[in-house]
Amino acid sequence: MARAERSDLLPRLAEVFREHGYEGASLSLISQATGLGKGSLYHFFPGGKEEMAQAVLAEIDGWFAAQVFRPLREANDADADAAVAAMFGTVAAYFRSGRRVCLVGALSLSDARDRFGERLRAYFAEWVVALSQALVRAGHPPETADALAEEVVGGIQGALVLARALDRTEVFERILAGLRDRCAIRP
Amino acid sequence: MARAERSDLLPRLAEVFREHGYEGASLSLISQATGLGKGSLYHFFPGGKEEMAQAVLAEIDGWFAAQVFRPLREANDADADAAVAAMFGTVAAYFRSGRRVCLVGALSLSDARDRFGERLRAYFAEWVVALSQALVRAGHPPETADALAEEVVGGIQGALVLARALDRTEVFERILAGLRDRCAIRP
DNA sequence: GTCTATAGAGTGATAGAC
DNA sequence: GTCTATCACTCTATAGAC
Repeated sequence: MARAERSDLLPRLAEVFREHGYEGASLSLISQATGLGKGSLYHFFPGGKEEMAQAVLAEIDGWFAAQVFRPLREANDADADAAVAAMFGTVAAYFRSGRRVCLVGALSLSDARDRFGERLRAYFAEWVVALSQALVRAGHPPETADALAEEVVGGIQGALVLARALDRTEVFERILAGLRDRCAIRP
Repeated sequence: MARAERSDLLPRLAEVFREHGYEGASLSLISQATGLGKGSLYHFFPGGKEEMAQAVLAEIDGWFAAQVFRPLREANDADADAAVAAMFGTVAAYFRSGRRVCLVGALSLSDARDRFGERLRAYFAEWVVALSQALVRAGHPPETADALAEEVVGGIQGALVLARALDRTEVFERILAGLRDRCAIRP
C-alpha cells in the first residue's frame, strides 16, 4: 500500500471544505474523507485545520492560474475572443454547472474571510485583471473593460449562489451564456 | 428594565448570523449579542438555534417582500422603470454598499443550505419573478425578461461576494450601476 | 397561585490540538 | 489516543405582574 502524500490529500480536503465550509469541516469529517487518522493529518499539516485550508486554497489558485488566468493573459489579439469563450467552458466544467461551490467565494462570505483575506483578494483580483486585459485585446474599449470584467467574475459567483439556492443548474448555464454574450464584440 | 420581546431580538440575531454564519453563531455569541441568558433565549425560541435562524429568515423575507418585491409587483406600466431603479437604491442601502452580507445568499453556499432549503429557494424565486414582471411592464420583451431578472438578482449576489473578497465597496456600486443600466429601456 | 421572563449551573457530545 | 475547551441544549430556581 503506497503511503499518502500531502498533494494526494488536497483534492479530498478541498471537497470537504467546499461541502461543509471552514467551520463545518470538522477533523473527524476530514479524517473520514481522507482515511487518515488525526495523527497523520497533523504530520502533513502541523498548522492544523488552518494550514489544510491554506494548502487547498493554494492548490485552487494554482489550478486557476494555469487553466484560466494564464490562457487569458497569453492570448494575442487574434485569439483573445476565443480565449474568453474558452474561459466560460472551463469554468462551467469546473463548477459542474453550479452543482459545485466556489470555495474562494464561499469563504469570502463566511466568518473565515479574515483568516484568508489576502488569498481571497488575490484570487479574484488576478481573475479580473487577466479577463480585463483579454477583453481589451479582443477589441473592447479599455475604459470599460475593467467594469465588464468585474461584472463577469462577479456574475459567475452570483450564478453559483442563485443556482444553488434555486437548485436549478439551468440558471447557472443561462447566466453564463448571457455573460459570455456580453463579452462578444458586436460589429 | 423593559422586558425583551421576540421581535426586538431579531435584528441583533440577524447580525450575528450574518457575521458568523449558521455554524459560527454560537449560543454564547448570541447570548452576548442579545444580552440574554440561555434560559431567555430558549424561552423565546424553544427550537433552539434552528428556530432562531428560521425566525431571522422569515423577518428578512418579510422586509424584502414589503420593501422590494411588492413595489416591483405593484408598479404599473408608467412607473415600472422607476420601480426597478428604486430597487437598486433600496438594495444598495440594505447591503450597505457591499459591507453587509446577504444572509440568504451566504446560507445558500453553506452547509446549512439543506436545513433552510425551501426558504432560500422561495426568497430568490420571488425576487426573480417580481423583477421579471416589472421589466416586462417597463417595456422589456417578455421572452428575455426572466433571463435578465436572473442575471440581475444573481449579479447582486455576485457583487456582494466580489466586493467582500476585494474589500472594495466601489466594486459593489459599479456592478449595481451596470446592472441598473441593463434594465433601462433603449429606444 | 399562575404566567412570563430571567439567569446560569450542569448535561453529554464533540471540537481542534497535540 | 488524550487532552481541554466549547458546543447545543436541559433543568432548576427566581423574579415580578396579575
